Amino acid sequence: MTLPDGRVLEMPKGCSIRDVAFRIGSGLGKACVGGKIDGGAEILDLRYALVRDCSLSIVTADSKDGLEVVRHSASHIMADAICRLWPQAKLSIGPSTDDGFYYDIDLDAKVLPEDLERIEKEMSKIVEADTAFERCETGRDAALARYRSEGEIYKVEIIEGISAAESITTYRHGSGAFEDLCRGPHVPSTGYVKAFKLLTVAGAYWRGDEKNKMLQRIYGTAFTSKKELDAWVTRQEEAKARDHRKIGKELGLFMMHPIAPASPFFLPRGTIIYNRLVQHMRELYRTYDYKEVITPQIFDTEMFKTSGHWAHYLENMYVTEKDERQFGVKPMNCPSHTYIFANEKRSYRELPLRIADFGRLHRYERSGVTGGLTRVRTFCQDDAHLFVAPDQIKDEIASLLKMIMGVYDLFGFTRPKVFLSTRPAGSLGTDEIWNKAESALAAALTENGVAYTVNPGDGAFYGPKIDFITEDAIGREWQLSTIQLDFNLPERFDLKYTTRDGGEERPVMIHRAILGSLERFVGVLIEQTSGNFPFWLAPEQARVLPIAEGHMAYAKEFVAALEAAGHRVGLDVSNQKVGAKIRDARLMRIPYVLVVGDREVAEGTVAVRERPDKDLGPMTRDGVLALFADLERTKKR
RNA sequence: GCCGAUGUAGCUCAGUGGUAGAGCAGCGGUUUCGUAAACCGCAGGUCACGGGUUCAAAUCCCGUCAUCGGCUCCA
Repeated sequence: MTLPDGRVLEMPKGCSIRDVAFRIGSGLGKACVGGKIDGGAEILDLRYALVRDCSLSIVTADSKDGLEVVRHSASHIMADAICRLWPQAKLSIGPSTDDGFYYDIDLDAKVLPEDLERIEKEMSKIVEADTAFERCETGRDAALARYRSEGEIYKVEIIEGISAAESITTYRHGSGAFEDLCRGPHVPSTGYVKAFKLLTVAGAYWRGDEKNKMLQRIYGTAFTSKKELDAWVTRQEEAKARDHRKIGKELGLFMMHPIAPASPFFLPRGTIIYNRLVQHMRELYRTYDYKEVITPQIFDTEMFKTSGHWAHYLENMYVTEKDERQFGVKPMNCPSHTYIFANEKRSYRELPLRIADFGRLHRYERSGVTGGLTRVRTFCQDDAHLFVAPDQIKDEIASLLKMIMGVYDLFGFTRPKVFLSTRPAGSLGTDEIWNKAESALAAALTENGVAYTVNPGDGAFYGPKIDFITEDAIGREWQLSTIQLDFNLPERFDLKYTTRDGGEERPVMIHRAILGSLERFVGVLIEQTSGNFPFWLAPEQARVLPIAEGHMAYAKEFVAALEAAGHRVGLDVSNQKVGAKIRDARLMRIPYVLVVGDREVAEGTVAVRERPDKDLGPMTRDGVLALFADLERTKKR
C-alpha cells in the first residue's frame, strides 16, 4: 500500500481497508469509515478487500467524505425505522446531501411532523443495537424478482436503469432484518451514527419529475458527535436570526402584501440602500465607459417572437391586450437593447458598446418557488449588454472580472468560485465561433489569475457563460454575477456593424449583471451584514441623542450641520432615558450614536459611540464631519 | 403548480367548543434623566377571507388567499 504521505506499507493480500487503518494506528482504525484507492473519487467500504498493490487514503468519519458515509448510513437506519413503524412503506432513494440526508418513501399514510420523534426513537434503538452493515452482492435477476414480488416498484425501476455489466449490491443491518438496494459504502456498524436529528417532511416527486408520483421525503442530518450536531443546530439558529425577512421587518426596510404576491414594497429605509447600490454601480459605469438607457416596460409581442421569448419564455411572462394588439411586460432587457443598437448604423469604432439598464422586470414565478427578496416576481438588475466584436471578447471579459472582483471585495464577500459552462448539444452558432468564444473566456480567466471549473456542455444554447458563486459571512453560497455570451440575439435581430474595411459583421452580445437583481442583492446583503450595513449604505448613518429637553436646540443644530454635508442623520426626540435611546439606536444598527448633554453643549462636542458599543469619546463637529466624509469616500465596512 | 405546515392587536406570541389575552410598539399624563428598556393610565381585534356543522366556533369540517419548509443531490 502506498499511503498519502508516500509511506509504503506491506500488507497481506486480501486484507481490508480497515486492517490497513488499524495497522497504521488504533486511533485511525476506530475513526475510519472507508477508503479511496488510486486517487479515485469512489469511497470504498472498510471491508473492501485489497488484492493488489495500490495507493490508499483512509476516509475518517470527520472528513467530508466520511461524513457522507455516516449520513448515508443514517438514511438507511431511518428507512429501517420507518419500515418498522409503517411496514407497507415503499422505499425509493435515500442519499446524503450537503447538509444531511433524506429518504423518499411512498406511503399512503401521511408522515406528520410529530411522527419524526417516533422515528427518531426507533432509530436510536437501531443505533444502540450496533449491528454490522453487511454488503451483499446479488444477481440482477434475483434482485429484480425479489423486488417485484415485494412490490418495491422503485427499486425495480432503479435496477432496470443499471447497466447489466454492473453488479447489484445490497446492504443490510440488524442481522439481516433490514436490507436495502444500495451502492454503498456504509459505516461498519449502526453504532457509528452517533448523532442525528430528523428535520422536516416534505413532498418530492419521484426522480424530481412532476409527472411522477409525489413521495414523502423525510430530511435529517447526522454528525459523528453530539457536539458537532449541536454546533450545526446553533449555526442554523444564527442563520435564522440573520434571515433577511426578519431583519427587513425589524429595520423597516421592506414589506410584503398579498395585494401583490411575491413583490416587495421597499420602505423608505430600504429604498435608501437600494438607491445607494444603484448609485455605486453608476459610478462604476463612468469608470468602465457604460452608457445607461431607459427602455419601455411593455412591448408588442412581435419583439418577443423575434427574440424567442414567446416560444421559450411565455410561461414566465405577463401579457396584456389593448387596441387589439397583444403586448408583453418585459422579463429581460436584452431584446429592447438590440433596437437601440440597431437605431443607427454602427461602426467598429463604437465597439465595445456597453448599454446599461436598471429597468424593472417582471417574471411570473410559480407560487411555490417565491420567497422573501431572493425570489420575486418583479425586480431590477444592474443589467447591461455589451456589444462587442468577436476579437474583443477576451479583453472585455478581463475588464468585467476586475469590476466583479472589486464589487465582491467592497461588500466583503469571499472571492467567488467560478464556473465556465461550455457548448451544449443542439446549440446555435458555428464551431468556429464557439471555440473562439470559449477559449477567449478561458484565457481571460487564466490571464487574470481567476481559477475556474469547467462545466462541459452546461452553457446556454446561444452561448457559453461564466457563473460566480460566492459565500456570505456564515458560509452560505449565493450566485450573484453572471456573464453570458450570446450569438443568438444578434442573429435574430440581424445586428451588424461596419468593419474597418467597409464590410459588415455581426457583433456578439454579452449579457452581464454584477449584483444580479437589486432585490436579491439587498436580501443577501442583509444576511451578510446581519443588518449592520456599512456606513455608506446605512439608511440612518448617525442618530443624535439629547440627554434632556434642554439639549434639544444644540442637538438640532448638530443634526442640521451633518445633514448639510449630505449625511443621513436622525434625532431622538423621545421622552426616554439615554439608556433606552441607546438601546433603540443599537437595535436599529445605527453606525454612530452622538450623545449630547450639558458637557457637550458647554464644550461644543458630541459623545460618539460607534456600533455596536465602542466609545470614541467627545468629538467636535469638524471631527465628526471629517470622520463621516472619510467613511463615505472609502466605503469602509 | 404539487406535498406539508402556518395565519389571533402595528410587532412577538398565549388562548383546542362557552364573554378575545399578555409583553413591546402607539396615544395621554408624570418624570428631564449620562450610554441596552423610568412610572401611571388609555386605546387598539370581522381571530386571513368565504362557506358549513353546532344552542354556541379563534377553536371542528370544506374551499380560497397569503406566507414558510421542500419538490437539483439519484441504488
